[in-house]
Amino acid sequence: MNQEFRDAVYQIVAAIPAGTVASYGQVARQAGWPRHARFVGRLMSQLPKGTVLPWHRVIRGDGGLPLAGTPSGEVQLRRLAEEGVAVVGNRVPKRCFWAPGEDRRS
DNA sequence: AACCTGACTCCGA
DNA sequence: TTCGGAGCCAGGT
Repeated sequence: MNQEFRDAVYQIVAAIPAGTVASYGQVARQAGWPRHARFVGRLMSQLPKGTVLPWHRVIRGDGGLPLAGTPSGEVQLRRLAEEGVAVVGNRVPKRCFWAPGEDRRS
């Protein structure tokens, strides 16, 4: 992968305000790579455990937690709740989604 | 080079 | 609203 993409994703993720979340596709698009949602996911999976990035704010497009059922998922859930994100049944209301001036579907 | 896999997304039933 | 299948891009085997 290009360093630019990695850096871009880092920037985007780091720019997600506390109390809000963003989907992989959202991050990918903001990074300038519209169809690279999976790539973002892969990047997240490759993040060092000591990363400073708020990766817990990055979730699926439908608000579901991809790591639900895993230790990391528990941590993610805990951190989100800690930041004020309402997680219901491993699901986050779309209202909590980060909106950098974009809109999904009509 | 071909095939498989994935922290995804969208469309249709 | 929930479930299932196809589409997508890149990397790994």
